[in-house]
Parts: sequence; structure tokens; C-alpha cells
Amino acid sequence: MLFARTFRVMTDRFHERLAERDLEPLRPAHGFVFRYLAAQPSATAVDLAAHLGVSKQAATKTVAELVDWGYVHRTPHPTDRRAHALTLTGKGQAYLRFADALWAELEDEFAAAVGAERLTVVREALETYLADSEGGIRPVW
Amino acid sequence: MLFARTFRVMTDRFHERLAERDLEPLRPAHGFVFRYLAAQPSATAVDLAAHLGVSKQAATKTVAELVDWGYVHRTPHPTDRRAHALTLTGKGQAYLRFADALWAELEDEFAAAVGAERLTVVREALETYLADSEGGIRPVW
DNA sequence: TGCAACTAGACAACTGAGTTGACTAGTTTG
DNA sequence: CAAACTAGTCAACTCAGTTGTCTAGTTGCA
Repeated sequence: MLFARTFRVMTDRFHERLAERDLEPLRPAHGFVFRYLAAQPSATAVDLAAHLGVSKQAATKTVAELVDWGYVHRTPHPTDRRAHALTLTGKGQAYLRFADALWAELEDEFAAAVGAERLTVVREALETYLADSEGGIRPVW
Repeated sequence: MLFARTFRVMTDRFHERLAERDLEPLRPAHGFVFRYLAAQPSATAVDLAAHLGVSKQAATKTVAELVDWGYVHRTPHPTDRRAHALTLTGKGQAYLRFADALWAELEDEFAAAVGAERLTVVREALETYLADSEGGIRPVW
């Protein structure tokens, strides 16, 4: 429950600050899309769906939104004529940088509240735990 | 992002184990309802809605489900003839104990992965951060 | 005291982010 | 080569929320 509540507080703050920027109605799930596409250039919608743990249709819908908004573009897939390769546009990359800065800000506040040493321990602990738990990640928010 | 992913992994595990018990289709949000009602006997649906950060109608729906499933019951409100006081049934309390045990199990596994000392630090850090952030909590899951 | 303003819960219609099903055209494999 | 599989698209559907409305109950103030 502690994790849940902490996560909630941080996410709320993230989204409050995001809302101040008057961007498109980006959801937390979009964050995972951006990150995945940044890490996997030329991913397809089906790849993304598997990664996100949703149906291909849901992934395709999300991608369509991001394409409409100018964050992602679709190019012909190098080897499969049925598929599109999805890549972040410059706007998408700029958003990712902005989001990273925002999360860094929130972590700074966490450090201010609990101490930088503790934050370091927390980080290490979480990284260890996640290394031990590798698998697909699906956003819950 | 670390928080998000950690949270996700733990929640997934919680719900996998919950599914093994063949209970009603309880959602993560229900967890918050149980806890709130345990802490606030005689809460009303509107109280719950405010706490959860949802509309009164959404809260009422959720309560109706839990009433149907036997976890919550409604009694006349002591002072307001329009309202119902919501309380956990024995079944509701038993579920809460079970859920707590399950979270404790997950925390044990966390400790096994990262060390009990680190878990303690993590706990303290999160509690400090939350104490600094008090406000309504709404489940994101 | 009476009345305007407010409010709890219920009912209803709606939204949107997912789901499943179906289909066509493209791909893989034996 | 053909059967089996699959990417993306379209469509219908689900469900956990939303907003709007309404009636009866409550509060506060003149």
C-alpha cells in the first residue's frame, strides 16, 4: 500500500504539471509508448501491444492518436509489407525530454523530503527488485 | 519511472494471487474502499467519493457491487435521513485481513530481493514522503 | 419560522480506453 | 504450392468512469 500511495502522489504531481503546459490530453500510458519507441525504433504496433500488455487494436488506437498529434510517424516497414515502422518525431522526442525533466524534478522533491541518501537507497532497491522481476510492463495509469 | 514499474510488478503479483482464490472480480480500487471503510465506520458514499477522488455516482456503483457481494452493508445514517452509513461486513473484514497478508508476502519477497535493511529504508522514505504529501488518495488501479 | 440554497442518493444517458471478432492481404513453413 | 499464420483495419461491444437531472432531506439566514 505504501508503494501504491507514493506512486499515486507522484503521478498526480506529474500530471498537474503536465496540465500546466496545455499539451494534448496525454495519458500516463503514452509515457510508456514514447519510451518504448525511443528504445525500439522501427517497432510495429503489434510489438508495442505486446510490450504494453494490451490488444493490438488498443495499441493501434493509441498510436493513431499520437500520429494525429504529431508525436509519432509511421513509415513502411523495412521487411514486412503489412506493417508500419513507428518512430518518434522531433516533437515526440522533445516531449520525452520534457517528461524526463519533470520526473527528475519530482525525484528532487522526493530527495528533499526524505534525504538524498535515502533516495539513493530507494533507487537501488527498486532497480534490484526490477532486475529480479524482468518481464513486460504495462502501464496501470 | 522506477516507481511506476515497481508498483506495476507488485500489483500484478498481488492480483495473480488474488485470482487464485476465486473470489469476486475485485479490482485494485476496491482495496482502497475496504481500507477507508475500515478506518471510517459510518462513512457515506459521498465521503467515499471524495476520498477516492471520483464522482458520487461512481462511488455508489462500487459500493453497490460490494454490497451485492456481501462485503459491505448499508445502515441508516445516524443523523442524515438521506444518507446510508457504510460498514464492512465480517466477510469484508476477512478480505482485508487476507489482502494485508498478501501484501506482507509481497514485501517479504521484496526484502528477499533487495535485503531487509533496504526495505526498511524504503519504507521509512515512503512514509516520510507521504507524511509530507497528505491529501486524498485515489487509486490508479 | 419559512424559504432559498444546498445536498444524498438514485436513475439515466453518455464517454472513452479498452475488449473481441472478422476480414483482407501479406508472410512463413513444410 | 498451399495451409497456417499474422499486421492492420473496421466494427461491435464492455465497463468503469463521467455529467445531468430529480426528489426528498438538510442547513442557514432573515
